[in-house]
Amino acid sequence: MNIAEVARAAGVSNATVSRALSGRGSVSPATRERVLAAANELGYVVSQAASTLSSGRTRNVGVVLPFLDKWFFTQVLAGAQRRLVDSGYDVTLYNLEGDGSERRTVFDDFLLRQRVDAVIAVSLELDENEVSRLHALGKPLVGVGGPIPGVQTLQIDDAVAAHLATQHLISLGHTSLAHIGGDEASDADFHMPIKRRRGFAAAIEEAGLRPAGFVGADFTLEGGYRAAKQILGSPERPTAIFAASDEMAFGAILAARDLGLLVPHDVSIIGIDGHPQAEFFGLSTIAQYPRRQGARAAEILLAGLAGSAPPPSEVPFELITRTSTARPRP
Amino acid sequence: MNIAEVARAAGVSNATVSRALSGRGSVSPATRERVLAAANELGYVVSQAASTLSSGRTRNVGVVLPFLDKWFFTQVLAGAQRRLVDSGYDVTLYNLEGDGSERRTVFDDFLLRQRVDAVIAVSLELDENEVSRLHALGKPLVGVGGPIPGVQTLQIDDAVAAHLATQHLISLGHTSLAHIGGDEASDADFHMPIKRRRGFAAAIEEAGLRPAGFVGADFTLEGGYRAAKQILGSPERPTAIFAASDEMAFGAILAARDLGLLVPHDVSIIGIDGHPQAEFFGLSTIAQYPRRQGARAAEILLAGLAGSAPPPSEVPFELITRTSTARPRP
DNA sequence: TTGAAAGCGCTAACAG
DNA sequence: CTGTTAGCGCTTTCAA
Repeated sequence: MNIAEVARAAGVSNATVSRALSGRGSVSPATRERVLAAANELGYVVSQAASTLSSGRTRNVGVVLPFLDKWFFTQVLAGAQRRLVDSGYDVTLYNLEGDGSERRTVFDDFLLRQRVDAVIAVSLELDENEVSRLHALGKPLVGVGGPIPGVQTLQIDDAVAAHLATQHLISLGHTSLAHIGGDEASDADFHMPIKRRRGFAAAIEEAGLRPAGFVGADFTLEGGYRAAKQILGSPERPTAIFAASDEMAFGAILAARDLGLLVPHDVSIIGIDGHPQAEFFGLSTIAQYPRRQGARAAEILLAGLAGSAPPPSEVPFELITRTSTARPRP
Repeated sequence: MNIAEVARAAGVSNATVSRALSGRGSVSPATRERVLAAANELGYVVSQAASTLSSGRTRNVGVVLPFLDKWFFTQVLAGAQRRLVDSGYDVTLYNLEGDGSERRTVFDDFLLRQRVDAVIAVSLELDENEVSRLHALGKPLVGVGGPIPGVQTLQIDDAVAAHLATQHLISLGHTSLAHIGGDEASDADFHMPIKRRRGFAAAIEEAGLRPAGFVGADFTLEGGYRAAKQILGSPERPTAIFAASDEMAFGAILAARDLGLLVPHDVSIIGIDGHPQAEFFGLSTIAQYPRRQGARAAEILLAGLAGSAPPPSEVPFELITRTSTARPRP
């Protein structure tokens, strides 16, 4: 089943079928109708390979991400995929987790095979070589959640978000605030934990306070739990904890409970993310919307591919207060 | 940069370059060496589109799944992707979540564009039309975690796994066991909850016991929490709960705590999955290994594409006992 | 083992 | 608006 058969059935040329089906070039309504009917009748679907070879367009977007087992990443992926599939694009997944060899393969081989029209890079911290590889593709490229030199990136302002979270605690009257942030490993891989730490520090300082503690963790529930145990077990127990992610904040809530502390009366806890389980835990948080970020990234690419102006790209986040934060006990 | 330039640089024909680079057909070691050097030198990478058009092979596998925000699915995806990328295959993601229109598009359009050499279908319950569409592709197809009529599927035996979990509780001496399984919605979408419920019922019956309760939930933490609250709040409180998933079991553990019950002394709790957080919660569970399931599915496809015999496809699972299960209080 | 050459199926100038 | 035609870049017979 190829374009020629459809052409024959519709009594037109291959070119006209191509035009009618792709929407590129003009075809009279009547002819279009006939072509569509014939294609439908025959169950014809265009061969991507042939189309790509001839046009240079793949109708395929690559999404590169560092892990698949974190809520944020899968949300971005889902949001992007949804938007792209709606516009007729495939999504090819490049998961960088694992040893470095995977990374090399992706950058040295896969991305170069002219398999994609554009790339979405999620939370990637790339070395110079990788960045230049990406640029060398000469394809639209947008980042989500991690800055890539010279590439438009969608991400919340981590420092501001952290500042907002901390501010919320301070405005409730807390003066003894601790922070659970990234550990050495996550600091090395991502800028985000460092920025959030800075936002925390800035808010503390502006309020004329001094931080009551910092413990690094690995952005998991268990890591947050351990960190909180450490923080809350100290003699000078702080009355509030700002965790750099919701998952760690969940851990902190569980730790507080295990220590016999009441949240929020003995200790207020806030996170960042807007994780679906935050509601269950009653966690106040700075919600970001990774799904929308992914969708937005897709829209920017789509606009780029269509040659139209990119949509605005502010990345919203907002404070959501629940029952995990309150005034400190007098 | 195309094959001809490499051919010229290496002083051979296009055909020889193709053979040397693809490994198909014989090339003398010396020539191969020269071709590889030239290709490397020039930074040549084959054009997928041209290769596909000419050979009919896409080096691309489609993975179709119902959600992206469940641990099980992303693990399968990651495992499959990893294995495939190692063999030079791309993975194109088809996420069916959302309204039915997405589904239609995927089955009516995307999968038919000859974009994939094979398909992995994860936890899909397909209607007849979808199944026939898939079969009509004439491509290797393997399912993971959900049976598709006429398709080789990798999945644990849910009834046996549930039986094992229940048996574990019974062998500890529990005689009053409740089950948290799927609610109407999940029962409608998947067979799995029903099979696990049957395994539970069978084990109970074999032991000459009567089930002490069943509550349906939605396979989330919160759902498990609510269900457990209901179960544990009843006057005839059971001493053990078998939850159909680890996430729901986590919820049950939290519910027990909130009710002032000690796990495992007042109530033993077991799940199914082997979720990474199970260790943190001390949850006994039937661990399955979705990542391996994904990898194994990829291997089966790869074998199919290579025309070799498929690897064995038992799907292992095992009881992992932690601190959430113990003998009932005397 | 190697080369020549015929496609694979579609798109996009170009001409009409 | 529509048809003709020349590729797109690679793989694969077929011959040598």
